[in-house]
Amino acid sequence: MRNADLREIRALSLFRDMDEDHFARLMRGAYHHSFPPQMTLIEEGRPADFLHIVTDGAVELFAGWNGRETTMAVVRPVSAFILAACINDAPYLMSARTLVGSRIVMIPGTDIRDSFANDAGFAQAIVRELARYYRSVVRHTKDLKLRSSKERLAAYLLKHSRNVEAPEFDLPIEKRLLASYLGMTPENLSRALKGLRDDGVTVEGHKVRIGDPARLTALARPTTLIDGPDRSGSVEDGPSPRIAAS
Amino acid sequence: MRNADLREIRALSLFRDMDEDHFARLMRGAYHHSFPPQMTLIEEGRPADFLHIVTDGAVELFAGWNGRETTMAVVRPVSAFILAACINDAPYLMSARTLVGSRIVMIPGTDIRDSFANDAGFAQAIVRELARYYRSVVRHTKDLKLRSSKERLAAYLLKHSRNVEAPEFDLPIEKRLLASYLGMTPENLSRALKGLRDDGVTVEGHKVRIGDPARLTALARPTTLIDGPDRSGSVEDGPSPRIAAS
DNA sequence: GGCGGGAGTTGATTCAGGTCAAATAAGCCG
DNA sequence: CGGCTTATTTGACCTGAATCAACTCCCGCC
Repeated sequence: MRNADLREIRALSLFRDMDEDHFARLMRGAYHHSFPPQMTLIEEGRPADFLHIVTDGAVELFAGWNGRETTMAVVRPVSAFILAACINDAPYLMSARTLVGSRIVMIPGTDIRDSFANDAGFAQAIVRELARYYRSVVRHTKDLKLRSSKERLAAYLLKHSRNVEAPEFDLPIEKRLLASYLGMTPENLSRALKGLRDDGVTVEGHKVRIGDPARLTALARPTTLIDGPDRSGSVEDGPSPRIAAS
Repeated sequence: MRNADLREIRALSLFRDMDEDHFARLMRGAYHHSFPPQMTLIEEGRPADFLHIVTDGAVELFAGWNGRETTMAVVRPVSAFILAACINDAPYLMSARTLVGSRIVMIPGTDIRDSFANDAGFAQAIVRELARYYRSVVRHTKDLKLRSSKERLAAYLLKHSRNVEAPEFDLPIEKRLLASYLGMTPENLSRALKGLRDDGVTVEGHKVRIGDPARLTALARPTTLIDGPDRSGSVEDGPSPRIAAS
């Protein structure tokens, strides 16, 4: 594994407080692979053999049932995913596929479980990480249960705008993916975007401009109890953690 | 605190592996109170001062936004709730209220955080607990995003039937609560229940009989990746953990 | 530059599920 | 037991969102 990669991974909150030896051992057992776009990395229901970390690219977490499919999250570098299944040595609840060409670190679950049993710093980091994930899913669920699709969309746009710190931005993901994440059909997303014109939102291709933030805010009524600030697990938002971590 | 209570709490997976001294110290700082029905214990948005454990009764976790409200889970004895907020020293994402008269142990968050920093066994138990919570919310979200309300209801009935190990049972919670948990209105739940008559389900008051499990299964298509087997965080199901833990 | 294919849009229509209002049914308490 | 309050059901109606189908656009590729 490249040293730069190692440094990046080491800088992750998950590994930052880990004992140096343990970290080195963990990395020795790890693989670092490149994958083409649209490559399935994980199938839900399979045993959780590896903890995965995206170091480059983007990964979609999704779930299916009875022929239907829904996007649960998009994971950007540098972050880990499916930690919970791995810790519990339980089957994955979500599938994962690359959205674009991506590099992924894979650490054997047994190694993770060993380290977490022997390294208090690591155990604590995992706790904090899991707590963040948990809260992030709770927020997503609240979003789904409490807001209409138009409100969810408005809240999403505001959040992204806040994260990139600009009233005008490119949508970071395909619209059909965003639709799936927000729990609606692509058709409905298209209409919802048009519906937001009355609230000062202009859309051209993937360019979005929030012309009247106050107005959109009145519609979305954002709150940290649903919309953040933690970012993990949510669909795509702003300055890569890489920047924060380096 | 009564010794019987202490023993019950100690038997929780969260505290089982904890150092004896640490546990004793934790319990010394804890309060054990009785609360009347419909008493709000926690308001979302407030700082997470205490870890709560229900030792008797039942507690609803719910969330609100913009005048709407939704049930996220019902917690039965003996289990802890809002662990994640507590660990992160972050605001509660959910409110909590007693459904019936309940006894609640409250442990100061600072004590929890101390113990978790100093007791490896405790830290590991927390990890496992959080991972379970996380997976449980992910399942709930998948349920919401992938199934129709009728399918969710069917799956819920099957799951509960499996948990109580009987084709006939009493609904463990009020229907309006169940409706809210399942993400529908009480009116719609009522109609959905009637709609399941075609699938062999008979309802009288809170008595439910699954006449044709095969048929209901064909509709609900239950899967462990959505419906269990872990129970934590879900709405009400079957033999109290107290039995398992004693 | 022309072609092929997927993404996105649009329109027409359907349907699940929500809303509103009123009628019952169940509890609960004095 | 009777009276009240709150849950549940029912009916009528409405609406948000899904579906189906056609069409356009964009983009990569030959």
